[in-house]
Amino acid sequence: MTTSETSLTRIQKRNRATILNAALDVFSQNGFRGATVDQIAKASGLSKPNLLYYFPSKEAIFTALLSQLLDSWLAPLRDLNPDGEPLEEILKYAHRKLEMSREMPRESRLFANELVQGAPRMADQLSTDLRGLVDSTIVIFETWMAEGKLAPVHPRHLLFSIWSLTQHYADFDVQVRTLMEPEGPMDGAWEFLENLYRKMLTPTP
Amino acid sequence: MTTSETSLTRIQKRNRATILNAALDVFSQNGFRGATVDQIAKASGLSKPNLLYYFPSKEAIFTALLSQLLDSWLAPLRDLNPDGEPLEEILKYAHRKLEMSREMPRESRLFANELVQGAPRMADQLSTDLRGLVDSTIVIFETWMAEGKLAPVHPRHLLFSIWSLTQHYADFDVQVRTLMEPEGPMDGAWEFLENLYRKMLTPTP
DNA sequence: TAGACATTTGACCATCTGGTCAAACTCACG
DNA sequence: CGTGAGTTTGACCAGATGGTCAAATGTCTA
Repeated sequence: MTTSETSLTRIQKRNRATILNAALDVFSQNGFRGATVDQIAKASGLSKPNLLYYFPSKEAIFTALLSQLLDSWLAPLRDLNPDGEPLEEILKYAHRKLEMSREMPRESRLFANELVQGAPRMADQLSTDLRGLVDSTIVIFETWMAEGKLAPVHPRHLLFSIWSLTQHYADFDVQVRTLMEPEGPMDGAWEFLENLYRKMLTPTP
Repeated sequence: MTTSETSLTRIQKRNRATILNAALDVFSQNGFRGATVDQIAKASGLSKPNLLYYFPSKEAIFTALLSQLLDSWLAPLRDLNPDGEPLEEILKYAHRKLEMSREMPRESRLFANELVQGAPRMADQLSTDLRGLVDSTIVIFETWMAEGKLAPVHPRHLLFSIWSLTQHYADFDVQVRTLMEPEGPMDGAWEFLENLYRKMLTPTP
């Protein structure tokens, strides 16, 4: 976050929030380059100069969004409990990620857009914040496997698999929707994933 | 394809191919909106007006690319053999998709870009070509499961899982690369996937 | 090799887009 | 209610971008 939440007027708080919400709509649907300041202004009900009174540039809006959202995006991973029952912890994590695809598809697509294009505005956060969090998660996975509480698999690919299998439903929503009809796009998705991870990760004594 | 391959001069063939290849570079890295005609022109070594002599518009280049590539992109799915050994057929398919992520990452990202943004230029092909192909694949899966040769799982989600688990390595390459270092991004990926699908799909008698 | 046709290009245009600025308006508060 | 700070806006600008066009150049074949 760039500006400290305190020392903002009532109107500033309201408008900054409105703008970021509108920007999430627009950026997640069009990517950074595809979005225009006018679109964001219209979506937030402000004039363009007014919008630029709250954020110095389009890029500033975008990076403010990214860093604001990355935290909440990674929260479920931080909540992984090293002392919990391994398989259940992983299932809980996967389940939460799947729910996030259902309830925060804009956030998912925002990151997807950015990553597909090589993360030109996020490379830093990837190699510091994310990398650190992932590394400590991997340690947990490896401990669980070493203790025989989880079938041994490549821990990093395990993490990738959870991300890809869950975010797929948000990022490729059009495709999923088209191919699932007349079923709802996520009908049966959780049953599928739970079964998958139980079979893959239940240790064989 | 819009223009029939025949009745094109030598130069037309060469230049159209050059342009499409350059366009694949540029579009897959920047998305439709993020790519400029100048970039594509420079990347193909042609002047902008010359480029527009071969394709009437930026959009025409893009859609030509899409329809040209969709076929080869879906080829592995068409090659699924209903009379083969079910689990091996699926593993073969997943393996081929994973190889495509390694060797055709530009194509993968081109489609990813388009899909994340709601497939505004591909919705038709999704609901006709793709939907048809997928529906017939589902029938094969269901037959295999009914015959007890494959553990019963939701067949559409099974297909999604193969797509997401394999294309993830191309689409989110930056992230995967960052998090796999110092290992190569796809080291161990196939072992992981093979184990996953064997455990999930081997029927339990 | 001349003429017909294909290819290439420099100059140009209209529109879009991110961003600026001075002036006008609103609001909180002494 | 007056004043200074905070907020909003219409008008504007420079550069980028998709696309056009007439003229120049190259290629092929009768």
